[in-house]
Amino acid sequence: MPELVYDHQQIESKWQQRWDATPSLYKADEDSSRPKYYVLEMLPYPSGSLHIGHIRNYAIGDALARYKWMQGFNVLHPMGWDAFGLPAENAAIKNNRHPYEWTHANIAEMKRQHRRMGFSYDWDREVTTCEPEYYRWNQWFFLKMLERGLAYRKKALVNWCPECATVLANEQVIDGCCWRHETTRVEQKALQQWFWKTTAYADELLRDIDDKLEGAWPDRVLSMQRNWIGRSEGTEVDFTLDGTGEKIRVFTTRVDTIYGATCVILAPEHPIAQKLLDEKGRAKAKEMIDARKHKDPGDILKDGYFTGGYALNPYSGEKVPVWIGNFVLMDYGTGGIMAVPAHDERDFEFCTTYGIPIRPVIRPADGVLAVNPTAAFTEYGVVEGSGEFSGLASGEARRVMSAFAKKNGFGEAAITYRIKDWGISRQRYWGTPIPVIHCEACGVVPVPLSELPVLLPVDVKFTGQGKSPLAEVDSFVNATCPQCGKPARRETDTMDTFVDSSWYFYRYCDSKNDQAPFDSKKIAYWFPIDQYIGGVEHAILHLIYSRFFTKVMRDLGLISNDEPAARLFTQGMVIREGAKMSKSKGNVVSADDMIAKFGADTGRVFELFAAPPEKDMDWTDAGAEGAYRFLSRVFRFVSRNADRTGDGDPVADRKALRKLHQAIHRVTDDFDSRWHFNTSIAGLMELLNLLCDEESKLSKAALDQILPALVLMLGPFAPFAAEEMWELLGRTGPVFRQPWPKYDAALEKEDAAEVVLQVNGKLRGRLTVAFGADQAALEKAAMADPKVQAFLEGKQVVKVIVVPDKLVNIVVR
RNA sequence: GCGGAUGUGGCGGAAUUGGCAGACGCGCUAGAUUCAGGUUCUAGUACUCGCAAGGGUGUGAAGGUUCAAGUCCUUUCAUCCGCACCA
Repeated sequence: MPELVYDHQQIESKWQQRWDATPSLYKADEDSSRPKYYVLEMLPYPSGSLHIGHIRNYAIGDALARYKWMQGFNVLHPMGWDAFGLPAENAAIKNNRHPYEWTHANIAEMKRQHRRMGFSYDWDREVTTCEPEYYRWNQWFFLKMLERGLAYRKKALVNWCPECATVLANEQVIDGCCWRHETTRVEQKALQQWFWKTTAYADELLRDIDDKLEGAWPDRVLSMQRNWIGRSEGTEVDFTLDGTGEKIRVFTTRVDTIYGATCVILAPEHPIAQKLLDEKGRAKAKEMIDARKHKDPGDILKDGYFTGGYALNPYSGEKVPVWIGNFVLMDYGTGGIMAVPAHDERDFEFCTTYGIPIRPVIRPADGVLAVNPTAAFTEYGVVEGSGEFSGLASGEARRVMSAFAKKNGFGEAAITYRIKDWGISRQRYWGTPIPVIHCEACGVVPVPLSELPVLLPVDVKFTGQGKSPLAEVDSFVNATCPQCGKPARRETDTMDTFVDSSWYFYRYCDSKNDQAPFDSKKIAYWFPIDQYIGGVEHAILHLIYSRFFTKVMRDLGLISNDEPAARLFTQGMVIREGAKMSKSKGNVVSADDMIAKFGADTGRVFELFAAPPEKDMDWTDAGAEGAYRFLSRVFRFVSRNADRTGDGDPVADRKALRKLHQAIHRVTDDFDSRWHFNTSIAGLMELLNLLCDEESKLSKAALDQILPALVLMLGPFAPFAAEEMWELLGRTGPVFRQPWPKYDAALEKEDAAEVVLQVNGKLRGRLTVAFGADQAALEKAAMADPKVQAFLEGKQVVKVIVVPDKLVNIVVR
């Protein structure tokens, strides 16, 4: 056969058309007896077109899915949309189109781009999280949570993004700014909001990081989650307000230092502080609160104000002043602390500023009790000057003193978490309506299950600001109370779109179900997700929410897995010209441009070849050209040798087959363990280089083994080219349905061992010997080597180390 | 400050178990093909001394363990990411 030119456009459009004609090509099957493999990539909001930064995520997942298919797994690789909201909504408003319509147009466009990239999705399982059925089940979950006390409504200080004109969850505030608007400072507002009790699962969420996820999820993500949950063990203690007898509860992790407490400091918002403060004090408190809203946290200096009140230490009976301090947070612990300047750095700084006494009560285990005028002693030691507790070690004292507080009714051991309940209310159009009705007589009444789903009204005016657009739609707001039948008002808050993404991957297993969110039997088969792949930016948003949701669904009896994903992989970003791709930097390479210029296969191969997948990679056009050259060389080699006949040189055959089996070994290992596809592809390049070198000397028999295996190994990385070459070889059937080639340990082994000769650890020569050569013989041969001899001259041999088949090191003096 | 990483040629990276540092690719140099450019092919390419043969140095830095260290240990520096007045 004459050599063919690698025409990527012609090849890719030909196979895309064929695959489009058979949409069920990649269908997964719940009844299969084969082992299952559920691989899923996190998908971006369908708000614009794909660029090559997104593509890398899918290229990794798709290579894995194709490999698993070829290894005989029953693979579920669904295609869908995890969630969408703001971008689609904003774009829809800007383009004056209904968000449904807008989003579906985007989905169609992005689906087309995914098809052009040749991704192997199970297209039938598409889930669109704004479809009525999806709303139904979101609302169904909400009502279940309400029943169980996991959903509640309260007036709370919440994060408010003025740009979005909506509330944000704590997880969605990044560096004091909105996760969508990186330069817009988040404000605090007091509003009636719906919450889900993530704190009820705080302990399990933390425990399962160690028990179930350690080693299977990236350390980075786990440590971010641990940090976020922020468990700390300590003691809550009631100080008594002098005069009124009111209790001021404080939380401390160092109750052993309580005899050193020289004042109590409350958050400026604290109700008791507000009561105690005079007018000037309240103005001061307001100033502190405002500063926290508007300034960068790093710029705020310690600030305090004496409330005029005093409180009694329940252990010592000592009367200490009550202050407010801007570094005490109302929403962590109890909103108040005891200040022990001798043993806490922040308290030290505060108390030295305001001339509050410093009294040490902990001495180092091997030292003496002393006042240090320059710093706090924050380590553990021995308790002193603390009445009956003096002499105890810090750790012991914490236990004994907590128990003492409990016995005497003024406190107890307590665990505090940094994580807060998930505020799910959003004052925007785009999201699942919260299914409750507010009735003047009956209060908050859930919408009956039979009336679900509550759908978004269609006739909405999008002003893009102010309160929820739903509140302006009378036909939506006016409702009838399900309990008393009187006119009532429908809830106009919608759910955070992260609710959608918390369980979309369950819905994929049963996307057409209209009786339940999903069939539990199907979940039992597919779950947990074997491999979840996505960007690290979801480490504490999506990945905590979906873990929480999984645990709730388990406790509702719907599923039996404790965690959504057995393994998580976070891929690196695609960098171009030293920066993350973004429209504002103008360094974006769109998927369509890449496909047109280099082809999808080249793009995929280069994105996998340029760096290991967990690392950031640099996109350069020159690098992509290298990948194109490689594919083009393979293609030409296969085409001109597809129907070669005749004998060859057995030595060349042997060399080529050895390289082939080494390559199979390497690629297989990379898929099974490290996912270092860059070295897999390097292995295939080495194989091709050797084949080109030996081309004229290869026999038909050898090529018959090598060419199909080479094409099959390219399948996961460059599916279009592989399919075309498979056809050139006269084979039929999709490449990803062929069995993955197996390597032969005997064939991949070198004929002889190359033994490295060293003198004092430095390379001085090499020897080629048969495998398993006798150690003494090796030593003798090494000594006899002329190059080695030159370095032995005039020296005394002290020692000889022989590593069989590998190395001889002669130590001389 | 706390937590997590990373540091290897001009560049991206390789070296999976302590055993030949720099695989593979980009770039660059020279040559062949070509009217020319591009493509393709061949050879070379860590630094350094040397005409060469050959030698010396080299994985952020400094120590250490070892016959042998990019890999293990100690200290340290730099960069990136996350959290941050969390009591």
